Amino acid sequence: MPGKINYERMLNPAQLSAVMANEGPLLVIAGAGSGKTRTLVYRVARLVEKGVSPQNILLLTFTRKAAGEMLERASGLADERCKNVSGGTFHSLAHRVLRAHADSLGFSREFTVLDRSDMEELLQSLAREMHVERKSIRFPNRSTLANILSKAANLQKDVKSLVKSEYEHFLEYVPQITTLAQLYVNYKRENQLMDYDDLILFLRDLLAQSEEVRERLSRQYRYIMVDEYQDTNAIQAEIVKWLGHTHQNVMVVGDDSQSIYSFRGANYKNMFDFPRLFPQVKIIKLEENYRSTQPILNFTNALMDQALEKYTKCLFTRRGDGEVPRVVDTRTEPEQAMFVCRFIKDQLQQGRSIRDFAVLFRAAYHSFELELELAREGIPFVKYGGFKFAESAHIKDLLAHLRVVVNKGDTVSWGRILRLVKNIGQRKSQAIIQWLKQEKAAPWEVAQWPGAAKGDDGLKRLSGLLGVVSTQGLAPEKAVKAAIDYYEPILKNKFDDFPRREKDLEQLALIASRYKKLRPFLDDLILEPPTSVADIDPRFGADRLTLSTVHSAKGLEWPVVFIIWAMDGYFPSTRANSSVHDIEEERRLMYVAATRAKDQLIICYPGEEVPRVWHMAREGGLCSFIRALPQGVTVHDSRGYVPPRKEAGWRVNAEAVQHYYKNRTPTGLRLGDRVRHPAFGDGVISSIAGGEKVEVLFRDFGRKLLHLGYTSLEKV
DNA sequence: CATCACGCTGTTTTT
DNA sequence: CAGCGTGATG
Repeated sequence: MPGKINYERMLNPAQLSAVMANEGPLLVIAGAGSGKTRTLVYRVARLVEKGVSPQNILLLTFTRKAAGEMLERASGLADERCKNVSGGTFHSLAHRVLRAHADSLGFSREFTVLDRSDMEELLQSLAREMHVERKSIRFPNRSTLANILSKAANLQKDVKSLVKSEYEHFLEYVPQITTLAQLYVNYKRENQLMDYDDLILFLRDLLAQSEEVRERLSRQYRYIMVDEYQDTNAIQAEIVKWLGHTHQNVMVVGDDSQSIYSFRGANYKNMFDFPRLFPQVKIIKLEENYRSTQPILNFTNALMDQALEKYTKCLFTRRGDGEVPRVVDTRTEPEQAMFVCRFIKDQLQQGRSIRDFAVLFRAAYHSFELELELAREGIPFVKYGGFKFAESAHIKDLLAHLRVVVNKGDTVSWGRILRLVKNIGQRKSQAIIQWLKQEKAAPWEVAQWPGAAKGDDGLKRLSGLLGVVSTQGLAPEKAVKAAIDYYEPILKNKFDDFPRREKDLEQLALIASRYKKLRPFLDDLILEPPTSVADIDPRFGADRLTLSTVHSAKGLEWPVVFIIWAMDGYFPSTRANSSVHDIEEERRLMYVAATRAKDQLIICYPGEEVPRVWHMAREGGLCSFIRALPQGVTVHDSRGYVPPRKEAGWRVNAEAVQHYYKNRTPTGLRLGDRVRHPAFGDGVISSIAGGEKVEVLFRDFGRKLLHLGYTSLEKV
């Protein structure tokens, strides 16, 4: 039985006042590593200790993982009941509320949640129906369309003004995009679909218009805490306002210099608007850093000194001396990968644990080269961020079969599974969907579609599966397994790397086994997707190096942090479509990354690397703030860690791309060359495209398109 | 009509 | 690396 907590001993005065001030609004401005989580944890513990029922506490965080960890810690301090605190993301809260109240917005409670790729797919098919005429440039592709509509929704702007301010090069398509946006909204309403943005928007609308819902939530959540408040947008702020409007017991915690979500409408200025929403607010600043050594803080302080918008915080620590951060120009990307590997191996030999390290980067693909090198060197790693398990094509394919059973109006999933049936493409799938709707047919009756060709049993097989899945009481695990049986032959036909994908399907069955019902399983995969294999299979967590995007590394810390800063960063305004020539945000990104380090910080960048596609980046923003070296770092080259370079041109760079453009690769491979690949074995080069892609006909694996991976091809 | 091969293009980050 | 459009093929 945990004893009474000694708050005075465990917290500094600022933290203590945040923990003890339990009635009324509270804004905590907390620098990196200043014990923000600690403060939240102690506050939860204290509320529970004081007798507040855990169900009356709401903890909004950015990821479910963060919420879970906090509640776990709070339970350790006070008691087990802390685990019953409601925690989660804005989206999961919205989802929970809307499942209960969507009808008062004219929606069915059985609505389906669209994830990002569903949204894009829908937009694309609507755009196709519009037959947009091609003008001087191409119509934006589906992911750009989704970006535009999503950001317009989050900023509550109309399409026109958003495109004007951030996508100027698409100005000529404004009428078409506006029409598309309207079609999209209508379609979602007709088919009971909501995307991520709708969840937030509708929750806001619901709170704004329904006194009853407002009262109910306000009564249920008597104490509200919001983490990472600098990453919320205006709509989310409004939600917070409504949730707290009767009792005012709202505590928000954030750090303006860690705001890195402007792409979804977040603005750190929201933090300073908080006092306007809650005039009686008490403001507390946490400036003492408990994480990093002073040399690391000297660097991060100097970094933020360059910022145009000056902030008031300045972090200090009592962790006096330590190693000065290093900045290393590794010249090229492969050398960078070698440098990181050798450096880590070196330190492992000196007795450090592999778990002490993390490598951080801006975009998921920036670590590809490193991943190859790690694999060659036999260093195990887990990667967070970027590519999502639940969004890979084979997982989406499989889940779509279950989704149509849960919501037979989910036309996006219908289209997906129908097109997987042999001899059914765009045209027929749409016809079948029409027919299903008209006849009000049950999912498994799809085989009765009159247009089916005789002797073609594809639809029959599909309807067989849907019948099985629809069986009352079928557990998610069994449903997934039935779907795997059905889908396996399709998988083998569709993908040439099916062994890997087959394993993913097994993982999916493993996840499914944790659920009793189909719908929560499917909803969770969209709203709380596993972020890496480590989440699915606990064996993966231990004794591995962490690779992570900066965004996914928020709130975490490691003794040794590498930052690999690619040269294709934000470029200056010379380019019309540069929607984010926001060096300021890139600087904050670097700040977030650097403040993850406890003892040692190593920043590397491939100084000679010319960006492959965006040739202008080099002179631009990119490493301008690395180049204008802030005080308090030492500059190295990678000597001692990287073997002498191979001959010039062994690796793609801009000149090489131009020079070798069509007929051979920069590694000197030509059409018809016999090659050996470490994983796929022997093969022959069957085509070379764009100077960057190589197609190989492998003896054992058939045709494969290799991109980055082709540098590991060996001529034989 | 569906499917395949080919060449071209491209900011990214998450719920 | 993946998606898209295109033109040829089944």
